[in-house]
Amino acid sequence: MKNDEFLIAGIAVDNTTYGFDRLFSYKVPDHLSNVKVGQRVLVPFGRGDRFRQGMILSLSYGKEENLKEISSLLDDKPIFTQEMIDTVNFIHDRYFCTYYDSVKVMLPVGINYNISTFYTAVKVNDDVLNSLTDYEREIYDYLLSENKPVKKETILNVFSIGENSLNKLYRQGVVNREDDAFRKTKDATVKMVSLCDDVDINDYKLTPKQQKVAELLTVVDKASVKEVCYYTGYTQSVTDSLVKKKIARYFTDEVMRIPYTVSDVKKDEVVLSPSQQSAFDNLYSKYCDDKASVSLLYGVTGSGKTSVFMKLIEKCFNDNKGTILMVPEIALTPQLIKIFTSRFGDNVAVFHSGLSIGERLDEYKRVSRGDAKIVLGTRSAVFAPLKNIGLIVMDEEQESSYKSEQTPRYNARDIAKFRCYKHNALLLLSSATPSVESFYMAEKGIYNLVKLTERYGKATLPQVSVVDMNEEQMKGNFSNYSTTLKELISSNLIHKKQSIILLNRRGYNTFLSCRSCGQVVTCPNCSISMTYHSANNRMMCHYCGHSVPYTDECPDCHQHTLKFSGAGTQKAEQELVDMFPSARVLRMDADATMTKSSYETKLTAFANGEYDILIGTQMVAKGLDFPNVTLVGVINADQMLYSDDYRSYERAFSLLTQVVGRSGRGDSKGVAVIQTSTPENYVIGLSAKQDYDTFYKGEIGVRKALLYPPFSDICLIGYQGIMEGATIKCANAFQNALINKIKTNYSSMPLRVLGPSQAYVYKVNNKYRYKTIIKCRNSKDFRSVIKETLLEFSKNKEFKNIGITVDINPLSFN
DNA sequence: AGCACGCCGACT
DNA sequence: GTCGGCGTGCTC
Repeated sequence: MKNDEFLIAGIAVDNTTYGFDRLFSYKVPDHLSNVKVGQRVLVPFGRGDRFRQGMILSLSYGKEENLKEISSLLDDKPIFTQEMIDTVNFIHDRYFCTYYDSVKVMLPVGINYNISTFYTAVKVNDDVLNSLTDYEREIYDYLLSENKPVKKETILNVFSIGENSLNKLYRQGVVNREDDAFRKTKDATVKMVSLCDDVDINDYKLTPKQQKVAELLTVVDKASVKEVCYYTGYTQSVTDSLVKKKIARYFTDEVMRIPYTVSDVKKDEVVLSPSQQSAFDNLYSKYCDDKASVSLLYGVTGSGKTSVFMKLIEKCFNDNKGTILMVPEIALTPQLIKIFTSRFGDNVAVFHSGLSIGERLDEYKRVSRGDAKIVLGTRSAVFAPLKNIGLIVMDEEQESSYKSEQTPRYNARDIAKFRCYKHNALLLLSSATPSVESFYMAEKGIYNLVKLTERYGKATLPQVSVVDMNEEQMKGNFSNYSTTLKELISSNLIHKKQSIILLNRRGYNTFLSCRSCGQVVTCPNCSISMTYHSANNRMMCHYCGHSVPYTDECPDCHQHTLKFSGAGTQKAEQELVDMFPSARVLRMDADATMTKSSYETKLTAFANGEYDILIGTQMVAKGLDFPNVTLVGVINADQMLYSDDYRSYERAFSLLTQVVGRSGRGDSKGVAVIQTSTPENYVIGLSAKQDYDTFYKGEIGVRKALLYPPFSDICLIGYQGIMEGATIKCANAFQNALINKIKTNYSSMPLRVLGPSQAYVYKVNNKYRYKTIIKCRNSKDFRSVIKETLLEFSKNKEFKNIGITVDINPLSFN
């Protein structure tokens, strides 16, 4: 540093838009000269110097003129390590979001600050007061009587006025304005007491009660005031007088909201079968060599992949390194949580959507401090603030829940890869039906492939029959259940065995159509048919949440002739109840008014044998192990096969294989029935045989021929706007601008552009949606062209009301 | 996105 | 004259 230079912080500022976002330079004032990268701060921003929160991402010396200064610190210590800041930058330049969006996605919600504006009355002379309107005078008098800063929202509510009136008062100098930052969730603290340093209690003359307390504090060093009162039976006044005499002092300690009871931690060895052991040995050698690498653990359903990575996690834990274990949906894996907490006690932190915001914050802090070294959670667990990561495991790596559908539209697999690279750690992808992309990488030798080909213990694969529903209909059976499936359910009921019935969500919702005019009831805001929900007797839109009470009056022709069509889970359940009146049926689907915890309760009830039949959508295919289930029925396999994008076969294969694999996990042999009207489709036959290898060979051929991942990346650009014409115009303009840039600057870049075209659901929330699909390489050059075009369009006044989103390798083309 | 500044119409 | 309407441009 030269003499005339000073410390400058590069700060990611909250609430910027992509169009003008950057790292903003602020001068570090002298009294804050020991700030560190990774600390959050409050800075004045914009013309009005209103406060914004931000995070310091870089520090350097310079002599730039006219910089504003950092106002204050929000964290007394950095909350991000340098590696986490590297991850912030990684997300920023890969997913087209602002710097602070990237910071925010890595933090638990509870840790974020809310900036609120407060107003106070200023003492002014009568001339000024008399110039106010009556209404303004009223507001002024109100603030004067409050005699303390009043939150903006409160004033607006009390007087039902707009913000402009307050701004006017402020400009007149009648009221004062200040911004303050508040945490949504407070740290939970407890009042502690301890003796002051260098105090010998014999030097003082104390009352008997004070003596007792002082003795206690000599022994225990420190205790909460509550504890002191509890053990001595005295009140707080005794400690109060000790503090007054400067013998003891009060301070606050943070407490955790989740009380951890370290109950009988299991120390017994994980027992592995010979094939599991050799898989483990292979993975362990990868873990040990100090290079970052990716391994794919591919094991058939029921082969015991969990035990393998459990042992690996144990090794990592014993090396005092951190582990992240990601699962697709935590509400469906209570068993896994139980296994881990019973083995590792409070060294496990669970990032659980069922936790309150405060609890999540506490879990985050336990990890941040190094108190918990094993993190178990869903997608966002990949951002766990571990300081020294040795291993990241992604269970069921092909699951779509690892991809975020909100900005930043990240894929947890890519973040995991990046963090493992930074920590020289092992990334372990685990699956019975790996994504085609991952298996391809393994085949090419870029990932290390480890196979488990046999089921653990006595369990064998279920016997699967495929039933052609066309034939059933020709025989006069128009119900959801084939004769075969009906008979098997009936026999299971007699033998006190459990059954699982899988319905596909798509096309299985109950919609309403008019018998007079033939119209289907659609959402007024979206181009989607409304579905009927019996739980609240309303018709609802799944896209925007719009709902109206059910009536039989057609909104179009006003005849009272609305009628249900389609077969929802509710209808399929009804049929089941009609067929087997004595059966105890449990229905589960994502739309039912179910909370996360009720999934768990219901699944546990099913596991305990309180129900005979579990019927529902995707969720029934995953989660708990039910040893008593010997029959799995798939009502209609077709809808999942023939949806709209290149991944539908992969998803259908994975779902069918998983659900079929649910049958016969215990001692009894299982059976499964797949009902379809296209029995000749090879995906159905292969998932019945659980033949991933043949499926993969077919699928990779298709991907190569049609240039889909892993042979290309897919970039989906979405345009949303209220005015359809402008939206189309914007889509065309954007696409052309992009193509022109690529042609002039990167003429050799391989590229195929499709579109613009209407999105499948072309209107959501009154916004028209169009899209461009680009097959490309997700390279630095490609991303920089996208970024450049996005910035250009954010400055374009003509299209300022059109939203443009970019999603690289999206889940679907919607 | 906000927010402030500035340049024009309708009001006591 | 002046209040406040919205159009315009900037954010370290």
